[in-house]
Amino acid sequence: MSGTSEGQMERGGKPAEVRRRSGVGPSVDALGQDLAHEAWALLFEVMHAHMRNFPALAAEFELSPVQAHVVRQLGEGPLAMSTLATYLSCDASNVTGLVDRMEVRGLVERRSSEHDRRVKMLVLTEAGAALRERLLERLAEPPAVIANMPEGDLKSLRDIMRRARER
Amino acid sequence: MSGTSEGQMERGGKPAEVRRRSGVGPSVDALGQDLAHEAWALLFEVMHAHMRNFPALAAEFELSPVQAHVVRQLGEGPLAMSTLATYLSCDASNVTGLVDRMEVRGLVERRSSEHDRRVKMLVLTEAGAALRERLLERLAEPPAVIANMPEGDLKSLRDIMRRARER
DNA sequence: CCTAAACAATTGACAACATCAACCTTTGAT
DNA sequence: ATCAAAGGTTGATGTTGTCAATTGTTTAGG
Repeated sequence: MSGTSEGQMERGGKPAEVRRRSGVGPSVDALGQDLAHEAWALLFEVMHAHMRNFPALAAEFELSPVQAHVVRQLGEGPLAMSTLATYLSCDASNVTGLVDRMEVRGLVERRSSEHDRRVKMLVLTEAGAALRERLLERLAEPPAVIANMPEGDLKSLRDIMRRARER
Repeated sequence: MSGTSEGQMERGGKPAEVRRRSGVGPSVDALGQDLAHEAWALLFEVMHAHMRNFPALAAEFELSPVQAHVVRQLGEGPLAMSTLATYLSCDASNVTGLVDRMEVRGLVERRSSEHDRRVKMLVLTEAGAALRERLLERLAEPPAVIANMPEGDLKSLRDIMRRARER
């Protein structure tokens, strides 16, 4: 959509995290970037297969990928359609049809908000909640790459990711 | 923004079920499983957050997500349509239209195989290869979660993933 | 109070993506 | 030579996505 040339400005410039050691050869910035690049490339490579497997996983529950995502998100409680659209980063008009189909299948329910009658809140039906339970269980199963990791690696990985999410 | 009051409840509470181990009981197996589950859950979350904006990333190059994936896969050399279908885990008939559109845009070329005239090999055009170059560069940019990691975490992550890949 | 702007959801038109079934050509085996 | 199997295309159909326009409901201003 927007220009084809400015894509990397924001991302690349952001880590103003200047880890400034005393001048040792090449800028530590560049070194840190290389490190991040390599770690990211590896992570991407290792996880790629499993991410692409998601459609098939959703299909185990006769859900499309997006529907699975909705079921997953909808567990906490009622969500407005527009909020869901934001979560899915898609147009609101898209959510209408999406929810239509899921409603037909008895997974979710539209419920008018009392405070604001423009808003329709989405809730999982009982069947939807049951499905969600099974889905989450299935999603929680770590793939072989993870399951086969030595305990030390698992601990480190967990801690690293915990820290990362709090940032 | 969202009319409701919830949305952030779950994020902190997810690993709650994992926590119950304090004393003697659980075998190392069970502990390892819980650990793997938690590490996987965290990793899954991070990767999914990244996958969510893959469409937007592809759009920076005026590519659909699938097209971006094709451009990426097609770098190594000529690929038969059926092979591509396998890579994409989709039906062969789907690839026809996909490639049609990309061919119209001058990104790829169908080339008949000499050994087997049923087969059509796909190659990137020069423009396609150039686009791929830029795309790969963009894909290599680590997302904020990675870019903001302290150097120690990055090193550990890199090493863990290196080991994982070799398994 | 009344009107205008803003917002939530829907509708309709349209494109990409996905599947299935049917088809044509080519290949390879019998 | 025949026939089954494989590679690719076509056609029908459904889901997902966008955008533009519409309906109904707040909310703000005059």
